[in-house]
Amino acid sequence: MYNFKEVEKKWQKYWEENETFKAITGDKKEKYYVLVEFPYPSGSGLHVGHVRSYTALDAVARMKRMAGLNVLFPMGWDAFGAPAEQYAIKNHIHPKDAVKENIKTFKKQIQNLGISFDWSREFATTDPEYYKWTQWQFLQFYKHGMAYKAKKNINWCPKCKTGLSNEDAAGGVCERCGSKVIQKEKEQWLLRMSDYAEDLLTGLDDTKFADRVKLGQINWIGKSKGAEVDFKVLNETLTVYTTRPDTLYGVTFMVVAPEHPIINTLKDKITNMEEVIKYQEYAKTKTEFERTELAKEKTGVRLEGINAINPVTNKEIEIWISDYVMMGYGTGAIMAVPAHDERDYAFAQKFNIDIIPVIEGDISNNAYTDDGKMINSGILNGITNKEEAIHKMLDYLKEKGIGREKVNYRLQDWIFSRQRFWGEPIPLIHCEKCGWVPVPDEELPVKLPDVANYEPTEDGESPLANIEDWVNVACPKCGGKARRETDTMPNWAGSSWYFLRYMDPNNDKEFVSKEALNYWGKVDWYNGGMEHTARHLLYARFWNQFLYNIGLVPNKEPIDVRVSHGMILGPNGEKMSKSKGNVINPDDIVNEYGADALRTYEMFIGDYEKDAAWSLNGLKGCKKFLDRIWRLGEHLNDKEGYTNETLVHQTIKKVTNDLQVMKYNTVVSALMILLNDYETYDSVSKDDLRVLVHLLNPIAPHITEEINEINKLGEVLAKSPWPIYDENKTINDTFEMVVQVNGKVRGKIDVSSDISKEEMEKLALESENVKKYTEGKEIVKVITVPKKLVNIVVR
RNA sequence: GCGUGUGUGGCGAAAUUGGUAGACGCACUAGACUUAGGAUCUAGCGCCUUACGGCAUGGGGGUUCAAGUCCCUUCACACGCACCA
Repeated sequence: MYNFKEVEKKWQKYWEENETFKAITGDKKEKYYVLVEFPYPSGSGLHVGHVRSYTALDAVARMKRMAGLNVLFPMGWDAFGAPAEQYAIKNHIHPKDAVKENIKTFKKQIQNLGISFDWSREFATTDPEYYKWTQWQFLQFYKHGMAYKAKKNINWCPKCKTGLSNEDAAGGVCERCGSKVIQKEKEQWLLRMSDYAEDLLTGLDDTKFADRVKLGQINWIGKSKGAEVDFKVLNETLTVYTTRPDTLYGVTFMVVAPEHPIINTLKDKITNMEEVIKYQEYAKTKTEFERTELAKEKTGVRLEGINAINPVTNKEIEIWISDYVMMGYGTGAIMAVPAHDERDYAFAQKFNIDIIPVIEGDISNNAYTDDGKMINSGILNGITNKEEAIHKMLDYLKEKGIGREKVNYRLQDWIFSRQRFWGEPIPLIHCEKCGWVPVPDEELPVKLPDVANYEPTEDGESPLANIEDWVNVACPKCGGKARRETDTMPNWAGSSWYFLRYMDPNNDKEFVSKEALNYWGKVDWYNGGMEHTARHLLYARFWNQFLYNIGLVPNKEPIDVRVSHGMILGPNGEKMSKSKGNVINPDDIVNEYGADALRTYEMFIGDYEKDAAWSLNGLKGCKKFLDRIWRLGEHLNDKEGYTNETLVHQTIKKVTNDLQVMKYNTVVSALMILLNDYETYDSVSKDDLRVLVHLLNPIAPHITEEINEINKLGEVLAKSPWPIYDENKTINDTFEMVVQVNGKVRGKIDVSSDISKEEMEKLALESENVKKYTEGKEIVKVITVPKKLVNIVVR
């Protein structure tokens, strides 16, 4: 028996020393760029879920290389972010040291799996040589007017005095100390991503993303077509956004967001300002959680002393403020149609406001939202078609100059500031005279200082704000007194362009050379988790589209195919977590069963895109399969050619095709079928064994290389060509013809593959068992499917 | 609530255009070899039935010579978004 530990070490060393998987920029071979999301090197080490996607894409990369392509398959580290910072605060070390340790562990673990990454291109987003270019690109955004500062609400823990992500504020409670989270307004940098909403939508047509991925993007962008309608409020105009201008006659009140500027504009006319301000305060202390989860009960305050005019009925209607209207979407104001909108209905019910139906239907339970005949609607009365009613109303509004068609997107500008230490410093300097001034290119990167304290300040500024000799600088423009921006970039920044940097990772003159960009082009195949298909992918596409628009990259869309893998769940079918105690450590498996067994099992576990529960018995089965292949080398004969040529060609075909459509589980099963066949002979030829180890090599690279070597089958597999099948040789000489009577199987007959239709029918009708069912019956018709079956229909 | 996806043996799962449902693996059962075996090999293994045969792809209905696959309807679960006007 073989020693898998020695074998795996041996080949990992061989690959490293020979730079077997090094991608050459500019090589004459056709390029192929395979990318798997780089991990966040957390302290808990590699997860068996990583093993699944890395192995899957490794199999593709190895196969494509053998098929003669120049494959770029890189790996790096997404290492900025809160967990590393928290860890550093707790243990009083610098986050960069914590990150260094974790990367070392991760890298060792990945190398122990034999993944064919080109390690010469490795980098971390936290390397100053890398984040120099992240900062440089941020400045491109800034210089093109795509970055701006604005006040935004953030989740705020009053006790920890720190901003929290939505995840850390889940349930409306600070994850660290458990106190209630409130909303706090802070100046933040934003990128104008909403300008790109339409391009991000239409750009999807130039990609081959999986449908579910495209849908995730489309939903996140959230395009809706509707209209803006102007309402008069005294001398002011209050504009609303609506998708249903056809219901304008049913508008009985308006609602504006608590932060809506009209409140301030008309504060002298509003007679109950005290109450209004109280409500504004109340809305501010409400957390995201309360605004959504506990949203059943409507709250609000009427703006007393002012009314709006319904522009089609000319009737005076009330204006309310309520937090069910959000400032961030549309115009921050709505026209309320309580008869045909559930939220408006609930609000009108609670505050006793008129409800006027304009579409025929029963509104007695909540609100009637289906289609129907227009009533109480002046010019629209009698129309039964929604589209027609909307068009007619729009024409009317346009003619009067009080409304217009309007497209809205849910996608908002990207809040790009974090009040954190462990992120790329935003490379801007605020000068008392000159305002915001970019750090000159030659002074990049703006490095993070080496200090020992990472606690945020009392008022929630980044820990960097406390470091006086870092913050205080001379203005690059006038030389006067100035201060650095102390906010850092979000974790998403570094991961928005890392796939470009892999093309040219050591370039200190440019973020990537033109030559490398033109040679490697798009990522051909990008794999990642389902949780990243909305935001990360959108940020990366936005970033790249911007670079394209300013002429820095050759493709508007950076990624051709995007797929996402299912999770590996614990043996109990639940998500793996320390608290549940169902975590499987890949190191333990590699030590006890070997990397090849782990890889083969994770490919065999089931549909790649679906979640799958871990099973130790399943793993053992795969280990057994590998052991059997090893033993096959002890039963070699001197013959040439394939013992079962048809099956070999069928298997080459299946493995080649299935590997490229991510059907890894059937790749493994096809190879098991081939092995089962081999084992029915006393011995097999070298050709037989050679083709099997070639086909299995992408999934189990170590053992196959070793078998190849010790049985002297040929050159190193990684450098030898992928097997080619002959379609003609995949066809069996005979097939099992199924004979059915009225659709039920009544017999099976082995026949030659070139049998004629007539002969098939004749054989079927003569078969003894069939006669039992056809005797005394009238044969209505006979259906013959070549190479498959004959179905006799009797009455 | 909206969107998407998934329901097939004891378990993980297979199944071109509708054409033998359950490939392959696990578990299990019996046997062989063995001092022993969590090793290996042989055979069996959807459910009901002694058998002939019948019934089976979440439930109900339909189209068809033929449905896991197509159509209608209904239920359950998972994930994503969520007061988006």
